[in-house]
Amino acid sequence: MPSKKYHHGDLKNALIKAGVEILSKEGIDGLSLRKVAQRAGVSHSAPYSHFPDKQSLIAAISTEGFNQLYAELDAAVLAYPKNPKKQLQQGALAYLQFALNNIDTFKIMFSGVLEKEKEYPAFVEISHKTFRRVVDVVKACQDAGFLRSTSSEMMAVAVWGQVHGIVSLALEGQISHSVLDHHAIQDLVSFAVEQMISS
Amino acid sequence: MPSKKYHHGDLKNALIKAGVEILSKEGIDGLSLRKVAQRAGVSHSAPYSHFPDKQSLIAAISTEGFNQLYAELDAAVLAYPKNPKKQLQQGALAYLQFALNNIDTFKIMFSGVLEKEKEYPAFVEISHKTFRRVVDVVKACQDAGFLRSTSSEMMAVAVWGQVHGIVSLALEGQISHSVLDHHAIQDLVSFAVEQMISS
DNA sequence: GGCATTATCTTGACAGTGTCAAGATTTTCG
DNA sequence: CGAAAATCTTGACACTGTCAAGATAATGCC
Repeated sequence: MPSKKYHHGDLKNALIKAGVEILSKEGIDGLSLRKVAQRAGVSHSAPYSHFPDKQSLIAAISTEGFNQLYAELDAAVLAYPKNPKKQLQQGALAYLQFALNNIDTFKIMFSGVLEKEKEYPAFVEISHKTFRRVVDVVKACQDAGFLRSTSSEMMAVAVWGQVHGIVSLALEGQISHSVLDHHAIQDLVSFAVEQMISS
Repeated sequence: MPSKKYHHGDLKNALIKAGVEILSKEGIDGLSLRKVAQRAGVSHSAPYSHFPDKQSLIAAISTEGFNQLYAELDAAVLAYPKNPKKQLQQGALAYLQFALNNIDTFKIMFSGVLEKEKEYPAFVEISHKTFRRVVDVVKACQDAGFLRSTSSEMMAVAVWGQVHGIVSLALEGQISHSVLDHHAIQDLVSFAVEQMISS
């Protein structure tokens, strides 16, 4: 039960929410503990009652983001219960859409939360859960003959990497104008996925 | 001619070098303008004679990194002048190797240098040059029948995205242990590339 | 219900940061 | 040689993450 009723009510979640808001309004560079605290209406070091350091708050924001990503991914897949090919296609587009709708949250999710510390088990868990969801879809595609029947896990890494790579490059502005003038990012992602399933 | 002989000699490049060293020894979080200045043996705001702000130094470091990446990529491709398939395979592995050998430089290269400012034309140039190199290899593969003959540029985005995605996920620790226990990262990249060329 | 314990929050401080202004020093060049 | 420009230093400012000490409120035990 993480909600009580002392001074603030539910400061921990309020801080996460404030962090997400700052992230979407001012970007990663605008995210400071003190601003988060101010936006939540508490003093500058109140967050230390709930997070040992800034990295820990970032981990919590990232975990929240991953939960949302998983939910949207799952919804996209569940929309086509008997069509693995569509699951893969729409899952990839959902991944892209989440990134576009939550640019800086997406970036911070993949900005070194996992790197050193095993301190964030909730993050590790949702990350693994997401990967396993990809494996499931890949397996369904393999059973249906849309993907080669080699190691599902390797194939899942390839699929996730393919989508993640294009999305990341796009967010970084690395996709050349000579390409973007002719194709929307959605087209690039869809093309790459199509490339994978038409073996 | 960027080298003169006033106070320091060639401070601009010395700062870039100092930045790369700090990056490889202390990581991204350890990179501060003041530490870079100190390591170069100048006062804390000497860098402002050569870079308008920190982001500009990061852009210079990133540009340097991209130049090196291009060189290694090009060398890997040139090693197999008449074998497009090998060019693609070895190019992908060279990309991975560069990332592993220069982890934080690689990360900073793809950490928002291009995002807003068109202030860094040298960075944009080497970035585009690299992409065009990928397009060339893709074209050669298409001519040789190893890749589908649709838009070379879209295909190049797919190829780059595929390799970049797996490498990025690996650097972030996002590749599940259940996969890494059985396969080296090199295997994952090679598998994904193999997947693309065996149409 | 009262009270000690604990959780939560505030205040104040510290070192480190990016950045700017003013000035000193050196190089360059007419 | 001397003026102008480039380069570097010193000092300052606001902002940051973090910690220590204390205030305040909620919890649970008697």
